[in-house]
Amino acid sequence: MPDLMEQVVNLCKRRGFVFPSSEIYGGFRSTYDYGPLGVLLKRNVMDAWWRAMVQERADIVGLDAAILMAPKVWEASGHLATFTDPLVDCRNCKERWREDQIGDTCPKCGSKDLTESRAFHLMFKTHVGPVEDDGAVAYLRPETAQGIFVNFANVLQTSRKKPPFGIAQQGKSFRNEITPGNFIFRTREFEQMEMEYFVPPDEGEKWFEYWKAERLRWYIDLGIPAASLRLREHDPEELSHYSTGTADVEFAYPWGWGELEGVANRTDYDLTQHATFSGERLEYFDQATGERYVPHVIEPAAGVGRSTMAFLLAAYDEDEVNGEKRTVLRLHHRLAPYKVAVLPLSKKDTLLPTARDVLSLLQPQFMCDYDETQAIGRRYRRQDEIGTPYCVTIDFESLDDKAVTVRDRDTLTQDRVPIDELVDHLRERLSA
RNA sequence: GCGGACGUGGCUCAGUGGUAGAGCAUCACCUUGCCAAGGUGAGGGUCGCGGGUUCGAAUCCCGUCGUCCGCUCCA
Repeated sequence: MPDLMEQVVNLCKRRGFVFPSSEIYGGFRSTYDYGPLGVLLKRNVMDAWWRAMVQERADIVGLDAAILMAPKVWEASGHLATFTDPLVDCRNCKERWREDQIGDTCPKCGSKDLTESRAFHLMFKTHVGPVEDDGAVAYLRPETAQGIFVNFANVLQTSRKKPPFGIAQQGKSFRNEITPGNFIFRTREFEQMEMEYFVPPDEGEKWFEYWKAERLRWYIDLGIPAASLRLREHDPEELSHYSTGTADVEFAYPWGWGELEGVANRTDYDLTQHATFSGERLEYFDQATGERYVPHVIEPAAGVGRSTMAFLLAAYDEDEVNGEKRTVLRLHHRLAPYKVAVLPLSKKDTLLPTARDVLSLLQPQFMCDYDETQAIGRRYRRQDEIGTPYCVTIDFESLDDKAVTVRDRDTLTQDRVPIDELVDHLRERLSA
């Protein structure tokens, strides 16, 4: 197969999955827009995550916090310090310091073997209100997680959950990445799916192991081959400022292994910081044992764009049917933008009313496409290319036998199905 | 951020100083009627953007934006 990345990027543009942003103005670096098919795919990815995280579990609840937050949040979280200052790393003890505070000597070990100072401005800064003074500075959140931590007490009280329990959230985050690139893999505006799982302090390791396995399995369940996935533990020196242990779920992208999501042991760092900075008590009181504690946190944090791209790359396939090349997106049924395409065999007037009736029958149940142009084989190809699992064809016999042909994207089999059994038939096959 | 390459219709590309082409794609009609690329016709580009040189620029020069590759960096 020629360059897979090129093929997929090309397909994204050609069929309306992903467009470069602001394209008529020459584009804007690191930003992409999701087209008619892309928005369906992306939502399906997010819905599948929400389903696994929230719907199918009793121990996790959802949240949708604001992107703009009190600036104090970022002081407490440590992002302001580590994301915006001139930093130097000590090559000897691996500690990171603000250059303007320490001069040329590492306070911890006394070494002068420091890296060059680098200015980090990874948070987007903006101003709230019409006057641009320091008092009105705000930041676009660089992760959705802090919205969860600051709502810990609210959710604990209103949901009546007790550890171990989790809060899940999806939404946009913003980072002034030094080097964005690889299509939608690393962008400055990106969508996250994060869940903070609050556990008793002595159960951190146990749940860390649990979530690593759980998250890896999620990608496999949605059709990514296990051989294209791996878990990679971070080395101590590459850990984030909040983490004592992190493992990445990585995917074999065409350019090499790349992170899909990180599972991090954030310990009690965030809740403790917010408790200190806000003066609020962010603890859990266990009635059974009479113990009061600050829960530890295990965080699986996934990127929507990069996982959407991984699903596309893993699904892309080319094969031959009767000597002709066929491009197929073998997307998991749950992820496919359209579940069903309704195709009258002929555009001859007699078939169209029935075809539209069938479409109306299916639309409330499934995301459907409809196409009455050109040869039927050509229309199958078009649906294959965007991953539609089933094509429903209305032919001249349909008028007599009140049945249609259901064509399967992967097996290429065709089944005759009575129209009044069609919804159940498709529902069953799509959930299989 | 540094070095290199590139930027012509939706896609792939040709055109290298004289006022834009092809194939595929799209749309209409015909044909076909269960696995695409038969027929006829149509729409679509001030050649990324801005400036300069020139009688004249897609073609030369400068700037800028964007893309790709390498280095660096990075959830």
